Amino acid sequence: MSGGLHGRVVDMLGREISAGVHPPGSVLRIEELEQRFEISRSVAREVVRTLASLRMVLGRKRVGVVVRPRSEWNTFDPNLIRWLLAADRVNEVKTLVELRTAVEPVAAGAAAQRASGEDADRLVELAGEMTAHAEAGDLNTFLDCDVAFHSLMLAASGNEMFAQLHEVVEEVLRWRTGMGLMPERPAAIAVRLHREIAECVHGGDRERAESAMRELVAEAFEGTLELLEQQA
Amino acid sequence: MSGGLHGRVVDMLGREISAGVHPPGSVLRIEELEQRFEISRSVAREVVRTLASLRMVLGRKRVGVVVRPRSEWNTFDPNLIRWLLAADRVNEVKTLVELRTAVEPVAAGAAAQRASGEDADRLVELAGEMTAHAEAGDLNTFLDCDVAFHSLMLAASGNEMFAQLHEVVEEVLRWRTGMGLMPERPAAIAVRLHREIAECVHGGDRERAESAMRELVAEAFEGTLELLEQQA
DNA sequence: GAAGTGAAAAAGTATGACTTTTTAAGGATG
DNA sequence: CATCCTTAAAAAGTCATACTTTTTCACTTC
Repeated sequence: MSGGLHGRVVDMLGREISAGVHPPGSVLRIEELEQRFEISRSVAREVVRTLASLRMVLGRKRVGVVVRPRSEWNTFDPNLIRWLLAADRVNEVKTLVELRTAVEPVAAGAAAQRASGEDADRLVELAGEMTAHAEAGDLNTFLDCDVAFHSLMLAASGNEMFAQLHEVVEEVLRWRTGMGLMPERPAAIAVRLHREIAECVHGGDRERAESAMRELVAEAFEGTLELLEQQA
Repeated sequence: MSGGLHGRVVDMLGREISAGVHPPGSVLRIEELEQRFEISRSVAREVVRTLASLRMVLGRKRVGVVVRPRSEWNTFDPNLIRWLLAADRVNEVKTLVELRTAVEPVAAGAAAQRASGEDADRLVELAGEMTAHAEAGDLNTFLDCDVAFHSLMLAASGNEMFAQLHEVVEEVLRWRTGMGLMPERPAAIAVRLHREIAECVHGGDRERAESAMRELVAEAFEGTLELLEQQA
C-alpha cells in the first residue's frame, strides 16, 4: 500500500475509519474526499473501491459512502490489521494472539504429517539456532529465527490459509520484543518447546507436535495478556 | 459483489484468475480489459484496484497488471473463497474444513468464558431445536439451526476474527448438505455433541466446551475427507 | 391517509488528455 | 568487447469534465 497517491490516501482514510473518526453508519461523500485530499475524482473513487473490498465501506447511490459495522470488516487483511493495531493495540493484540493459539497447534500437527524433508530439517536447524542465540542473549537474532520458525511451520502445514497467517504471527512476535516485553533471556521452557516441536515434525509425530505447540502458544498467550494488563 | 458493472467484471476476472486462466506471472493490460469487457477506463481501473486489494494482482508501470503468486492472495476474503471453491472444490473444502478444526474449539472455549447469558441461552435452545429436527428427519431446518449455532458460537467467542469466519463455516456446512453428503439422519453423536457444547458454554466450562467441539469438528473433518475421496 | 409522480442528489460510467515511472534499446566511451 | 549513459516508448497513474442511473424525499392527487 506504499508509494503512490492512491496508496497514501487509502492508508490515511483506513487509519481514520479504524480509529473511529468515522464511526459505522456515518457517511463520506466522494466530493468531500476530492477536496480534503486534493485528489481527482478517479483516485477518490479507487480509494473507496479499495476500502469497499475490505468491507469497511459501502457505496450507495443518492446516499454516499457509508461506513459499515465493524463486525463486517475483513479483519484478516494485513493492512487493516496494521490500522487496528495503531488504533487500539491492546485489544487487537489480544485478538491476534488468541488466533495464534487456535491455528498454530493444528498447523504444527498438519506439518508433522505433511512437511517435506527439507522443511523438517530446516525447522530442526532453526530450533537449534534459537537455542544458541537464547544462551548468547542475542535477542534480535533470536527473534529473527523465531519468526522464521513459525512462518516455515505455517507454510509446511500445507494449508494455504494457515500459511497466510505468517504476517500476523510475525507482527505479534516482533511487537512483543519491540515493546521490551520479552525477558532478557527467552524462557528456557519456550526454547525447549521449539526444539521438541521441530523434532516431532521431523519424526512425523502429529499428536506430540500439536500438543507441544499448544503448550507453547498457551504460554505466549498468558504471558502477553499479563503484560498487556500491566500496560493498561 | 453483486449488481453493477464493476462487480460483475470483478467477479468474472476473479473467477478466471482463481481458475488459473491467467497464471501467476502473466500480465493483463488495462486496455485489454476495456475491450474484452466493453467497459470504460475508469471501471477497468477500479476492477484492477479491487483485485489488487485482494493481493491477486499488482499494477506496475510500463509492465502491466501482473498476477501475483497464489501464496500471496488474501484467501480469507469471502469472494475469493467462493471463486476458489468454484475452481477446485475438493482442495478448497479441505483447507476450509481444516481451518474449522483449528478455530472452532478455541472459539467454543472462549465462548464458555465470555458469552453473554442471552447468547448462552440461545445456544442451548438451538441445540435443542437441532435435536428435534434431526429426529424428525427435517434436514433443511436442521441445517439452518446448525449454521445459526456455529455462527453464534463464533460471535460469542468475543474474538472479532473468529466471528468473521462464520461465512466460511456456513459455506462448508451448506455445501456438505447440498452435495447430499449428509446421511439421511444426522449422526446421533453429532447432535449429542452440539447439546453438550451448548451446555458447557452455558455452564462456563471452558475445558469441556473446547474438547467437545474438538471432537465434533474432528468427526466432521474426517467425514468430509472420506466423502471427498469418494468423489475424486 | 395512501399512493402515485416528479425532481434532485449522489454514486456510477464514459472519454480524452496529460504525467510519471520503468524498461529496453541504442550509442558513446573506455 | 564490455560498461555506462542517454533517450525513447510503453503502460499505469492522475486529472478534468460530461453524462447516466438509481434512490430517496417531497409534493401532489385521489
